[in-house]
Amino acid sequence: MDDLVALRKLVPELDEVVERRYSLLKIVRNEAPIGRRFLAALLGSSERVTRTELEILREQGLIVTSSVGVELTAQGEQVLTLLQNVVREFHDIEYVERRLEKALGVGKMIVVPGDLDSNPSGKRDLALAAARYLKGVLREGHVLAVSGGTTLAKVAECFSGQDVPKNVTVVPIRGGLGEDAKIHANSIAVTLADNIGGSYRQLHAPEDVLPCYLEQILSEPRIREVIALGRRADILVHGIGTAEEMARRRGFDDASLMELIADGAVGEAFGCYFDAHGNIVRNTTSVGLRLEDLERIPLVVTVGGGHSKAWAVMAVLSRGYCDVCITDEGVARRLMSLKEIT
Amino acid sequence: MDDLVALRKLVPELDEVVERRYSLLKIVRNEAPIGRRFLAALLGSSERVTRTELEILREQGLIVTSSVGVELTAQGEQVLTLLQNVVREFHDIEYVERRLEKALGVGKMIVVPGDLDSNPSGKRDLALAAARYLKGVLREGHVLAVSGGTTLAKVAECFSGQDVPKNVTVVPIRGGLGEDAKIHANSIAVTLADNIGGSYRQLHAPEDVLPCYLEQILSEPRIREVIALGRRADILVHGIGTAEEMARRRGFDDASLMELIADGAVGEAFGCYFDAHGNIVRNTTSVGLRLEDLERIPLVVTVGGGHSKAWAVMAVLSRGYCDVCITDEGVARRLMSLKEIT
DNA sequence: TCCCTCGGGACATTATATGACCCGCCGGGG
DNA sequence: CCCCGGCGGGTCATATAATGTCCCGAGGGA
Repeated sequence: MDDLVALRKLVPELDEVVERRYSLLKIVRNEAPIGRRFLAALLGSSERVTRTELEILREQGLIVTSSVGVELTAQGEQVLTLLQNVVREFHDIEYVERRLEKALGVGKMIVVPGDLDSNPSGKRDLALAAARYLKGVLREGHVLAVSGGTTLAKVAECFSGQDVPKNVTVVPIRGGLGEDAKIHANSIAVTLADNIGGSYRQLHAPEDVLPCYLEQILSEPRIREVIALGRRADILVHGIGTAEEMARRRGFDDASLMELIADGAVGEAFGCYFDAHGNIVRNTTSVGLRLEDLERIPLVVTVGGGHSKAWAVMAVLSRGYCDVCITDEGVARRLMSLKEIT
Repeated sequence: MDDLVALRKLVPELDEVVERRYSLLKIVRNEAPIGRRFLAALLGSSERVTRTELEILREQGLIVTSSVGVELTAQGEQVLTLLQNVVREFHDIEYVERRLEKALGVGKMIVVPGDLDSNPSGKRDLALAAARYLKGVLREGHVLAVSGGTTLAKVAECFSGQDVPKNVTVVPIRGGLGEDAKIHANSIAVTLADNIGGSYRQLHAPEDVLPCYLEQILSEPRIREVIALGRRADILVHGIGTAEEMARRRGFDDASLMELIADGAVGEAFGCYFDAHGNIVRNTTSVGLRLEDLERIPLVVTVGGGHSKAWAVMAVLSRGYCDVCITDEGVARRLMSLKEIT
């Protein structure tokens, strides 16, 4: 039993206060400058009580209010960073991590407080955690393979150039998908490589092609080469999606989507749709790394949060290819209950 | 900046809550079983608010209430122990220690949260701190010299037999004084030796004698021997008194007392009365160690708390004989302001 | 046995937090 | 340019929680 535990025993009402103010600060950090009324709506509490909290935090010098709204001070940023440890302890996250590692057979679970679905500001924390972890394992000359998705885009952003080994090559494992170019694996590779001062490759191909063209595309030397490089990556970091979200992004019509869901698809990764047991229920003919390629990669890191992705995470993890899973509390708690862990 | 600092920034109202409940628990520990009304009086707050606090703490399992009053649970004891670290941090005690070490030229300051004058329950904390420190420095075969006083008596009580080097000899440095035999150096030596499984000597003499008899008493072989042993002690731990309190204990009448005070006497130790600069303004012809004997003792530990003793502590410390000073926050804060430290 | 203090219940009263609505200000867009 | 929407901040009635006050039956010690 340590200091914080004793403190919580002495002041039980501390928990909810910390909860409220912590998420408030987190929202302020990510949405700044933000107005009081809007903030209240995001927090799900009334305007007046939000205001009281803001007054307290302003007196403490954690935030400043101006005519444009509320913003964090430098001290507020610092405090917020430190608070993550506190909240981890309040939520018993270490325990959750250890239990899930055992129950899911994953080498390492990293759980970030919060739930991306209920508070999207947490995406930055998740991304920071991923970036911090990756920085710890990257070595000089490594090949780092990356997937696409909003989460990975944020991870790439969060890499700072400090303390990063040189000569890292970042290689995308998928072609383009949908419209938003910023979340393609290609752009992510660029951003990440820039941020760590490494080099990158590009996979100039659509993500999903008609089967008849697949072979032709794969025979293209520059594409083959990039895919081959991805296969012998030292580290692979990939996102995770719910089946529904990814299907929509791929432009499924309602009928196909319903069929997919009916087949039990809950999660998606690498162009494969998984059911809750980790079985592949649908496969796309895609340009890029395949699931079976993961086996050869020494370190596979899965990143994703938001409780709606819990099934997806479980499906992907149960394939057994994932070495490190970085997720949020929303997912972790749901996994706990799915696995009937107390 | 660490976790607790961030937490306090986030929840500023935490300070007073911790303050209230911490001192409540401390009183409960030392006065248990204690009634709600009495407790309220000691805390200086109303009965009703005390009751609310008690209800919260009982729900947390830190205390139990029965028909005899309030008591700590085992968990409550544990939490209370851990809370001392928290309170130390809340009160910035490390900083105070470092500053006072420099300002007073003392090798080591150990400051315990609280003020013995306003809350006597803290005496146990002070004694525990002293006991813990002494246990850390005692070595096999050491001679440990002890003075008298209520504080030292508590220190002796607080020694547990665990992890204590053997063959320690405890020797009193003063004869008997006043009526209450439990706080004589002699009894303290006995208690302490018993608790650490060592041996003890006794100084069978009054503390204060008429000058004409002094030489005769000092020539008594068994007394000379004990005093000689005290002079070559490895460690000396002694208490500290206000001039007024000690004079009263020695039976001064009002006139003599006023004269003493008029001479600037503020503190007492070893039968000497000091003024605020550490000058000796009065000396008693006493049986036992003299001030000048301290110079030869490698480690002199001074123990005393309660803000009324601040002048006394400063006087004794300014003699330069003290290597380690164990005191409470009441003294420390007053010393800070006397020395104009911010 | 009596009596004193214990914890706990009850309730009017007060302090505090909240809801609701207002204002003047500022900046961006028409 | 001006207008308008969102901004922070003030105000005050009201809801909610904390507190003061008094009481009760129980249990332990003289």
